[in-house]
Amino acid sequence: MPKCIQNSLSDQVYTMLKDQILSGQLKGGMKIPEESLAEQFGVSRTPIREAIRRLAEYGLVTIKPRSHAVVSIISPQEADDIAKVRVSLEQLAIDSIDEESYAEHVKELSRYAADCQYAMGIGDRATVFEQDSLFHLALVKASRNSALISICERLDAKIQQLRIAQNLPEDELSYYLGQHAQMMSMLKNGEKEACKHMLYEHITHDLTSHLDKDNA
Amino acid sequence: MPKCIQNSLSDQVYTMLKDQILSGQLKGGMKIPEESLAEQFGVSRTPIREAIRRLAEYGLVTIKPRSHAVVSIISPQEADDIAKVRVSLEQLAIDSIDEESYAEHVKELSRYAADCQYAMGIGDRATVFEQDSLFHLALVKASRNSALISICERLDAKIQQLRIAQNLPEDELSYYLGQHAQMMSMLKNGEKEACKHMLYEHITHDLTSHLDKDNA
DNA sequence: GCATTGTGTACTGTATACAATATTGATACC
DNA sequence: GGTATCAATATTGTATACAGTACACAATGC
Repeated sequence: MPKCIQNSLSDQVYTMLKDQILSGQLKGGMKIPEESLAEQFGVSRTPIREAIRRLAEYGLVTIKPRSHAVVSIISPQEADDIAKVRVSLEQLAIDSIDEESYAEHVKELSRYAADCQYAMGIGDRATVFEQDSLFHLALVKASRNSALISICERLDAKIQQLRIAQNLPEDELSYYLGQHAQMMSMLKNGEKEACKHMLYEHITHDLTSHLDKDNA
Repeated sequence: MPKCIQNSLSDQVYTMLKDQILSGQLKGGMKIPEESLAEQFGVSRTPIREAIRRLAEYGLVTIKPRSHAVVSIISPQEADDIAKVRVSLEQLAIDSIDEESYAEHVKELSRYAADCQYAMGIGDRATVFEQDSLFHLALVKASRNSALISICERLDAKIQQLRIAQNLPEDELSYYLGQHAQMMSMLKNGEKEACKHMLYEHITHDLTSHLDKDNA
């Protein structure tokens, strides 16, 4: 059972549903009727509705008005689109980081990168993806741009869903993780432009293509 | 009374509340208790709650758990942050536009720009802001990047709220509107980089500073 | 066989009721 | 006079009930 920091039932249900979607337990296209979820969680339909609606704002579920909600399906086109946006946003983050604090941030990033590598070593993909998300979010947070951070956190949910659906081959994922170290070293040396270009390769390679027809 | 395309009460209330906030009728910091809104709109609290929660996802209202919701206040720092993100996203849009369709898109853009100028002429600021939003959204839509479009539409709500709060002096607003024509001409001539740079000036100048202490 | 209509079911959308918590104002105390 | 305490009130959070709509599937006609 996942951790639930907040105490309203709405929040708890939201967190649990999100986890179920991002872990692949609830797959793209699956119906999620309010009543059966209410039974499953042992609460009334009200907090379920609020959770579903919040998930819909994040694009994780799609609500068909007066009918039912389903877990969203990500098209290959959408994956490409998200990759392009992510490159822009994270490049902005790199540009925004105060040069004096490069070392400090690299230190934090390296922790996440190490956790990624470790999880990769023991074949724990879920943790790889989780720590990779934290790596990228840490990069974004280093910008101290609140609007940027909030957009990237929102986008991250969609990216995690995409990750689960695409099922990247092991060798590619491994190659991809190696780029973390390269980017960090560039950042530490103040090679901002090189780092931004590597980020472009990194994200484009990771998120584009490799997507099943219907996220099943 | 604003137009309400969708038919659920939730959607109608959402649209009306959003309009009231973006028109400045509901100012930053004002409490919005569910029950009084329910009376005002003649519906139960349920659709009101859903509308408020949606507005919270867009950052237009802030929910204090178990207490009340208030119309969000935008800090000058937040305005700067939003401006930076907007520049990145719209520059990506420009980069994504298919070069063969420049002329076609410029044609659409010029309509919005003209409406802006006309509204400015008769001193109708609300319409100026509305049409300016449509101008920028049209630019974004020309990219055909669905993720980009959805993020920019979301951000637009916040930008409109910012516009109302900042109360830009007339001469600056006028100067700002003039840049639309310049950008369009650059785009038509395929001067992408120049256009992107002008966009940077345009947005930075428009959204930064000029903000009252507490959006009152 | 295929399209079309009708009926029943499942599910959502909204209203209402109640429980739980934050806020406000008054009162007592230092 | 200022601060702390407590009760009354206002407001949210959740459960439940009911109305209305969409969908699936059977029945009918061609």
